[in-house]
Amino acid sequence: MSCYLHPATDDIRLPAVLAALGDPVRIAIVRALAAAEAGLNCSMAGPIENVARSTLSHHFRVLREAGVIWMVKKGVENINTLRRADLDGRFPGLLDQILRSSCADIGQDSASEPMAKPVEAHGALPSA
Amino acid sequence: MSCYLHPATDDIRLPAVLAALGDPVRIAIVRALAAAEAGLNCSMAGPIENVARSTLSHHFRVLREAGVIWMVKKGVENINTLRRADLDGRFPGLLDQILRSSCADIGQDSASEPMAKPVEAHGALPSA
DNA sequence: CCAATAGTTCGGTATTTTGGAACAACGGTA
DNA sequence: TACCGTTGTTCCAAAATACCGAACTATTGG
Repeated sequence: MSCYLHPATDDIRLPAVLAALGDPVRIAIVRALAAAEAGLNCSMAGPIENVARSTLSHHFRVLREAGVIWMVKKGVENINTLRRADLDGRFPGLLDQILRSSCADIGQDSASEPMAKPVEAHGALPSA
Repeated sequence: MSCYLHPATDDIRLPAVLAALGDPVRIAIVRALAAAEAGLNCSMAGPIENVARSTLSHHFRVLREAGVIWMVKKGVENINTLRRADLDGRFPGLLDQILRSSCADIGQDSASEPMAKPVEAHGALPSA
């Protein structure tokens, strides 16, 4: 049976999930999977950006080992699906919330920019 | 004016926020700040774990540069506050959702464990 | 059997994390 | 003023990660 290693549902950890989603390429993958009706292979789910195949492979592994996606080998390709139910069981509402938030963050390249328009601390506390 | 560099509200990026919170030490800091009535200095907000001061300083910088916390120098210490309103303005509901989720993840060391009880892909798709 | 396709693994380089040691800044005390 | 204890940063080097190209494996189609 074509098998990759996945954490059991109870072993999905929040920091791992957030770290997995805290990368522009990986959250793009998750968005693509969330928008897809069925599972997607790595080439379809992976962004078109200038990302090497080996790097993409690495990103999928991070998502898989964090418990975010389920990966099944099917013929020559891998079918990836979001572990929606598992994530919801563990952290109800989290995935949907992050997907919603990611809609408010598209467009801005969000990637390697150091810090666009930095701001200094004004004497008083911020927007509290 | 004692000033650190903070991103402007509009420059807060989701991947940066998730990556910042995707670390056991850093989310512990954020939880402490969320639970506190007022701002906390680094020693109070930082976990008691075996984390060197220099490392803690690094973690606070990551949180600050991701736009998660506001840091103001006050006398000999730094006062840290959550940028609740800014985060909510940018990603409504996200912070609260993550804080809720983090409650479901305490206890489990969540840290460096490789993968506790791994599971193999069963022929059919998972909990879909 | 041969070629094409989909991904993984390997090797080296670049970036990030981590902690110890040294340093700077402030508050309190005399 | 000088001196100390506290708080936190910066500097440096080691460990761990991320990234890409090249080589490799596995499967499908002709």
